[in-house]
Amino acid sequence: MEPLVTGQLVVGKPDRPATLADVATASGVATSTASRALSNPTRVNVATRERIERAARELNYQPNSHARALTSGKTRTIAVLVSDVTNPFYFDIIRGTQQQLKAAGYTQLLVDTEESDELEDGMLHKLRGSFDGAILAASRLTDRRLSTLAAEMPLVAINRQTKGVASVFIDTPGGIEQALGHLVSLGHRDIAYVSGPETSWPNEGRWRALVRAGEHYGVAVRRVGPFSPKKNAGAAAADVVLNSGVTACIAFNDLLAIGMLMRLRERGVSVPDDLSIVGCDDIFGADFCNPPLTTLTAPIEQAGRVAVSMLLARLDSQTASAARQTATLPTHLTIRSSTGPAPAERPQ
Amino acid sequence: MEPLVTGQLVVGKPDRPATLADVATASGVATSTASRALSNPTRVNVATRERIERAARELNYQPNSHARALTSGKTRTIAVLVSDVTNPFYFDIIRGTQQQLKAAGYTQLLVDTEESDELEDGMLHKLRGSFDGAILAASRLTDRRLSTLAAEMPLVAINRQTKGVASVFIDTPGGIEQALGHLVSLGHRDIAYVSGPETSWPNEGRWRALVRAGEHYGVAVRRVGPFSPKKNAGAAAADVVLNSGVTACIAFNDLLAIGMLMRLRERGVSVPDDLSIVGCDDIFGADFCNPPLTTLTAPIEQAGRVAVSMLLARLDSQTASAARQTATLPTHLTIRSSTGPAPAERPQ
DNA sequence: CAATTTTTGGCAAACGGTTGCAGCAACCTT
DNA sequence: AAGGTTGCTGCAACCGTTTGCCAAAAATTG
Repeated sequence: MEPLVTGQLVVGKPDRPATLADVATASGVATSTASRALSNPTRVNVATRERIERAARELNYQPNSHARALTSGKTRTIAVLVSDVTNPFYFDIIRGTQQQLKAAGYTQLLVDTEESDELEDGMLHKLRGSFDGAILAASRLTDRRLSTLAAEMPLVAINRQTKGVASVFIDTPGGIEQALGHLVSLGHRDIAYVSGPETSWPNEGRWRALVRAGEHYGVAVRRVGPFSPKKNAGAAAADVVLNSGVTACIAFNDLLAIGMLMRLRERGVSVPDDLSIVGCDDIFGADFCNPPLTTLTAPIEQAGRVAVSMLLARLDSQTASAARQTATLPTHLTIRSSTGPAPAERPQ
Repeated sequence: MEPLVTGQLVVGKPDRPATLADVATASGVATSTASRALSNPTRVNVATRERIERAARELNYQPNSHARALTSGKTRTIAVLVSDVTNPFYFDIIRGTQQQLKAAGYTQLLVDTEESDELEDGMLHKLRGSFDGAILAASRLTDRRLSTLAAEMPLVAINRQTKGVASVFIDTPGGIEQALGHLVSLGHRDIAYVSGPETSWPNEGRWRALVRAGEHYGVAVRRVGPFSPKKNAGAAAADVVLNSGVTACIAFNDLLAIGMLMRLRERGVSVPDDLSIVGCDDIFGADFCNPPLTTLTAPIEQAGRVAVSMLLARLDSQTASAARQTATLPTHLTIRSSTGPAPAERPQ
């Protein structure tokens, strides 16, 4: 009895947060019982459990996640690595992961790898133990390194297909043919691909898909770049594309495309009258830029959600075996105003 | 000697990550010495220290952050709470915090409070112990609650001034006068404030500043709304503003302003010929929307960085006393193309 | 009603570090 | 050369949980 009363006597602010031991003494049981009552409810008598739960509530008990992690090895935290927090594309990913993680009662550790494979690798190791698994949005790691890491810890990669590592793939390449078809139907015959960074996995995929589609439609495609996937790299890209004499281009991503739009406006080039532009991703802003961008809409946020689901599924031993290794998310072409009929043959 | 050799004999993959004990035996010292060598270098002989450091390196030792947190109470993690991960404004905050935290070797815990004070409060408590301090970007808490919390844990609030809680304040109200002056100089005499959510602290500040500025310039200001600070609330806002007969408006934030822009274009209303619009914040997209938005540019990213610096300063007992309680960041008006001369008096 | 099984709850040992205290050299004093 | 410092290292307790193992109590069985 006495301990229970003690617990209630401490009416002054309990400055130090209540521990499991406090809950235990307050309800007159051992800490082991209290622990079980709260986390493994079936292992303890319903009456005692209720008593303990009440005490916990009254003391405003919050389990110490570090102590818990130390013994159980589970942190209920997921690391999300993005290569550049600056890029709106990742915001959508983060939104998706955040949503899904919160719903599952997990916590999100956000890490910016600054497009550096070393930093990515380093962080993953330094933080190992701080998270149960990681989501790699746009990994810069080599296939080899990625496989090794995937063997060491639960990973899900986004937009990166490597043997042995779970991934969710946004099928932009699959949409490229549709995009090219759109341009061809508008009369374009000479089309450029505005390349993103060469270390970017999706960049290569998009280019290859475009080459294939070009063969299919029998039109010429060429590649310019590489450019950094940022808005301000769009100026250089615009100039190069303009100089190349093509009538239309597909940009690695919307950021680049929007940058081009701004530069072209500055130079007095009309989009789409003089040049048609197709972006990729459909990020925030693609709908209200000037002109609104025709783009390959990607379910970015959904990709984040799916990645979390896959990761969580494989963390749970119950569902681990059934967990999917790969998910492919389709894209679709969203036609807005940055594409139009090819300009009439210009007189020599 | 034997332990040392043992350490080297384990050539096969050390599946289990090396612990401090491993490092200690490998270098023939007690764990306490190893601990000191790695974290409190001066407390141990330089020769032993080097031996230990080498062993740690060879074993690829990574301190377990949870074990460390358990005794030291320090987690080297900062929680960043935003009210809506969906809002580009917070992206910039997150960028700033991320940068600064990484530079200081801290880890960022990202939490979305979904504009709910309860969730905010709840998360802060649930995660207490998982972080050393928190940054509240746009807290929805009452002053009372916020003060209480600030007494319980190190906090820095962004855009929220409450007695007893450290804060970094983006002085948008201070820029409002400049914005109004700009509109007045263009001939506008009847101006609306497009209100954001009433629970938003900055929203009230902006409105009050506008009222004051209105008196100063002797022009009529009125308030419409409240509207949700989202792009798609802009349609409703645009209609209301249009209906109110004003010639110019200042919107709570750029998101709302951009939404209005889209709606007005749809309705065939010309900006700025028929209506001038000023936004607040200068978020991603404000420069390339159509027309580009005149807005009160806020150093959002910097706000994130400063908030981190302030928080870190007060975590360090060395600098805690000298740490600033408040920082004010100035804003400035960026004139683009959404503002222009007031339309000539329309014939009745 | 004794013997056996099932519940229920406690003891104590982890988990991987940090840190106060104490021991022990080796160095200075005088 | 004895006593006093100082510098370095080890011992062991502790942080707050979880969990394997065991014992007491209760329920079941023959």
